[in-house]
Amino acid sequence: MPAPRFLSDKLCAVRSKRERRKEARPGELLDAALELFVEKGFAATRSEEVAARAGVSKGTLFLYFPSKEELFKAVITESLAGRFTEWNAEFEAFEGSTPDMLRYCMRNWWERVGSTRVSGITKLMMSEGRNFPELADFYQRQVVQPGHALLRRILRRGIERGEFAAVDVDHAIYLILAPMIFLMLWRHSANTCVDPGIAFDPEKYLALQAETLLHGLCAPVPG
Amino acid sequence: MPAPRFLSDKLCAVRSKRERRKEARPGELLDAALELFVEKGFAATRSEEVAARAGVSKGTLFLYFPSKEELFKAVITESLAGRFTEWNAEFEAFEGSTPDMLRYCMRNWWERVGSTRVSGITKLMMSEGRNFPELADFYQRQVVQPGHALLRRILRRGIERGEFAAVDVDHAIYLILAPMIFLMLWRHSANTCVDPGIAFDPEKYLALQAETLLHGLCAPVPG
DNA sequence: TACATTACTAACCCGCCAGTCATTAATAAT
DNA sequence: ATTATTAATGACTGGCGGGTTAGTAATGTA
Repeated sequence: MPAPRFLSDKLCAVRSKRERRKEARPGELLDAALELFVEKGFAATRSEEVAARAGVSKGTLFLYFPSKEELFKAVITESLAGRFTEWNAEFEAFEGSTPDMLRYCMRNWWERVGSTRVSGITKLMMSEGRNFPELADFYQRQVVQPGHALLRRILRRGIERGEFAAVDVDHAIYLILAPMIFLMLWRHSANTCVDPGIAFDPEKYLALQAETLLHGLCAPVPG
Repeated sequence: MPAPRFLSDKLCAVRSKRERRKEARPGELLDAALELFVEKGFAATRSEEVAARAGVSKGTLFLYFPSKEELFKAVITESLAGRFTEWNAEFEAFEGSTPDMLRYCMRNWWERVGSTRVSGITKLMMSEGRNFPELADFYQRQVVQPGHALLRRILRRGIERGEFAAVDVDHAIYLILAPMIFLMLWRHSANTCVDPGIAFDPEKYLALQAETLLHGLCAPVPG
């Protein structure tokens, strides 16, 4: 057997096996949980595996989180729900035109959520929400509603400032969401919606959709 | 105990408990399986429940299908894979313009697949494909590839006849697919992508997307 | 050094479910 | 009517995984 290698801090042999690190555990467990839930889904992820990836035993996991569902809620809060105050503040502070705001919003969504692991949570909720009604409710309240509210405010700002036509706001938010949802599926769904080995540029796709959308929003709507 | 009620043929007390109906079983099992898989997902559906809904015991299910995975493959074959010969023939027989063909294709997809239970299978594969690689492969070969091939032929027909600009065909099929995929999620994903209580007309949405798409396809592409 | 506290672990419990098999009874054959 | 065939059953098994807990060892205190 080769001598122990120091590949990373986490694997460093200097750390004893039963080290006590009360403060660091929750964060490490949440990281591991996010990674595994996104990779395999909620039901298919074993809590023991989450614990192992965080470098603790299963018992320790249930010491910090009372159940698998509560663990997942904590992941949602940390990676999505808890960030809306910041995003809302950005909305308030934005000074440019509303079309620019929408472009900024979509591009930033891609950078901070869409292209990261976090987008896997949304895909996961769409996949498994029906089997876990309590989680679905939580997600609906903590993520869907604030998200939709933010989009609604952007659209209303555009209409109030005369930049957008007076579209049905509640309906129009899905024109913004649809391409985002497609991108999340494309990233997290094996090859069941996109043939492997075909080039696909998500940022170009998103930019194209944004311009098409703005073209439609800025033009007056018939009827 | 009240006297037995004759609520439906299936529950009719005239049918003895262990009736032997070798020919009818596979079809009834496939129907029940489609319904439950779409409702709860592949992993979360218990084979005993499928059997019960088909009016037989679990043992009987495994008499006709060697495993849960094979049962699901049979569902895929019956409800999607086996229908491509018919759809391809329709493509060959179509006489009108290619824009009309694309409209026809999208409207028919909605009527025959999108708005039916069958669309749940696609959503299911996007959700759980990663956890069942063999199923994902099967679906990829039997459904995704033929489906993409059909779309590719439509686009090429349009380009050859001078109706569409010479777009990158392999890329453009996702412009057609994205709204379809969004609609399938909208139908089969609880309320995790759409706020409940907001009107949303799928056919109008699809028609709008089709016209937008055709507008883009027919116009020459810059660069 | 002795003792108290508590973060952590490993082994355990229990319910669930895919798949099996010996048995039973509906039908066909003679 | 008797026997043979086989569709159908339901009790059973074995493995898996969420959650528990008795015990261990790291740390703090004196």
